[in-house]
Amino acid sequence: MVTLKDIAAQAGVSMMTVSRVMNGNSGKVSEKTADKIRTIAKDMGYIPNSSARSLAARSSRIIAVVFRDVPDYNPLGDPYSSTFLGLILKEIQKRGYYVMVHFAQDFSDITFRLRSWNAEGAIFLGLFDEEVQQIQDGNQIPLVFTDSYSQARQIMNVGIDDYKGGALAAAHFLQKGHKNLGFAGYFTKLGGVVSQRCQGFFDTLEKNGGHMAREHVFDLEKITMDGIADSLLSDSNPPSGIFVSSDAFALDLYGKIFQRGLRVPEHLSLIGFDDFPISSVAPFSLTTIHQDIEKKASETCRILFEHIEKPDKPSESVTLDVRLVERDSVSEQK
Amino acid sequence: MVTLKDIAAQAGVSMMTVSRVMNGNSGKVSEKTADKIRTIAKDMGYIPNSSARSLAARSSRIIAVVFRDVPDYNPLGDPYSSTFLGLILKEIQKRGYYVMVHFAQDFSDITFRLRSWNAEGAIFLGLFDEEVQQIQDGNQIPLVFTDSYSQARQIMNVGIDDYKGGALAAAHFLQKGHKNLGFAGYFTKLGGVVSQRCQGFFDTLEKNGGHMAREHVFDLEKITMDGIADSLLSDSNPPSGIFVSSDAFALDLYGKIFQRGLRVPEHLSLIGFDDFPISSVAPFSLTTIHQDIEKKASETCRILFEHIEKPDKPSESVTLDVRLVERDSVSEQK
DNA sequence: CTGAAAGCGCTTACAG
DNA sequence: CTGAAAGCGCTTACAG
Repeated sequence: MVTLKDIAAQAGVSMMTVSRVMNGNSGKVSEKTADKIRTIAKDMGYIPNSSARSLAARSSRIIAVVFRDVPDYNPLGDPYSSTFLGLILKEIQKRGYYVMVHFAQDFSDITFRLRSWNAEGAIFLGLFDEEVQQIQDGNQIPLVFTDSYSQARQIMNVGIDDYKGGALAAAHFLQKGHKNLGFAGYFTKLGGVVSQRCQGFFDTLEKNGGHMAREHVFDLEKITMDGIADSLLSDSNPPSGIFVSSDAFALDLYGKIFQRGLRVPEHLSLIGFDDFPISSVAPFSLTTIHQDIEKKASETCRILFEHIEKPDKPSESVTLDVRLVERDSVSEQK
Repeated sequence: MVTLKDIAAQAGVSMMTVSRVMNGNSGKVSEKTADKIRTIAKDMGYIPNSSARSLAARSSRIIAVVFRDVPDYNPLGDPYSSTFLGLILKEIQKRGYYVMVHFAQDFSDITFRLRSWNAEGAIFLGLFDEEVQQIQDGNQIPLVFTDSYSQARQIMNVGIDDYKGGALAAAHFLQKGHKNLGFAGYFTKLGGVVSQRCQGFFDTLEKNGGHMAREHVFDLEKITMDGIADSLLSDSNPPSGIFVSSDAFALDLYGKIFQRGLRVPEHLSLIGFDDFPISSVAPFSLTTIHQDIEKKASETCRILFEHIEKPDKPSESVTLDVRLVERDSVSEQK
């Protein structure tokens, strides 16, 4: 293993001079010496030891990306999460930082992982709402959450206007003549993204002459997709349209009702959420709420790195807009 | 920040004793002292410094997961890669190791990333075939490749029987009475997984009375899915069935021909590859070649860690079996 | 523009 | 069962 010391010996200078050149502070080193050192380093195949650097400089260049670890669940099986991870990974690397990915259980697990590696910043995906305050108090590095509705002071969050997404879906259904609607989603917690989407949907319906019966709000934590499809079939007054909390779930529901002989949008209209590539593939052609995942990723990284560079910057959150993309999964009702 | 030294001072022992207890070598420390130290460490909120540990012990507990970095392409946008990453991440964490994810350009980039962090092992996803030998020569740690067809000596690889997958697809088409077939896939390189699948398909057809015209082997690097769908429409002797190199592509093709008024399997039969959840969702119900991604992930980790524990173990590769899952995307021809 | 000294927080290797 | 010494490869902070 080639070290600074080896190069220094070869070049006939001190370790410090080599260190300066390797770190690009060559303004303080004569160009001639710097060139010589760079050549030697290259010839010898020098690779800096990040652990040593991290220990001495207290700067690791590591960004932690933290997912909520749920037993028997693959956080990266969800296309939204994995696409987002890929986008931020690229961005973080581009800035010369390294990414450690953690599936973390709880506050103390998170803190251990961040501190043990001296992470310079962290991005959180998934539900950490209850622990946000604790996580922030225990870790004095820039922390950016995504899609959180935590009320913690000073939280930095990048999210979208979930409530508006629901409202747009409702408005679209109403405009197409639908009055009796339903909602399906995985209500991981009250006040999270799913309940925001549902609330925006519900409020807009109520205000504009539509309605959604209590029994048509399906919580996927309590009922399976098959269960929903079955209940729709035996319903004496079934909704003519359902707003589903993600494209993935909407596609799943699409399949379940298809199997039972019902067609979209002839028998049931559907609106999804996310606007993932698969949702536009025929025969689905799903009308959905579009969110800009690339913008979300770039904003997340922007905020993170701005705060790494200027730790005193006041905390910042951003809420991205959403829009409805009309395709063919909502029928025209008379 | 609490260090070993702080705890040692509190406990009235030396750093070494604390170090031993913290590393679980308490067999060599009296149980009484060990207990006392553990209590103090917990009270003070001690978190070991991984950089210092890595530097002193030359053991980082870091596993590098390396993807091929392609401009304007999100390696995690592909459901296969992201699911696999999630699976190995879980497994690696379970073993007490940490994961750094790298999007790497080439040999020197890879070597830099592995060595700089003193990774104890690495898993490669994506195409590194040409550089496998170089990567292995330059990095004396256990390296496990996936889906590689590199001929490098001593390579450790976990893959599936791609050739057989193609053969199974061909046999199924033939059994259903199809004679004139086609293939679509992204031929990233000659001799890679896609050409193996194609070759197995082709060979089996030829030997059993089927055939595949040269112009019905579609390389997605040269033609778009829309292009394929168009060419099928204007074809005077179109294939009655197409074997597609992945479910994702098969679904895409399904959509394109659907838009043009053709139906699966009435007008065109389709067989995919992977058996991803979405492919079983109605109305797709795609007949496909199943591969066991969970087994692939667990075998990859098993081999990696066995070689981390016993560096002298001879290199090992595994090839997993595949099977055809019949659903509804292949018609019965008379 | 350059360098000698001290130290980051831990472990190895030895001694008792 | 326990500890003092040296060192991992780098940077900080100072001196010149």
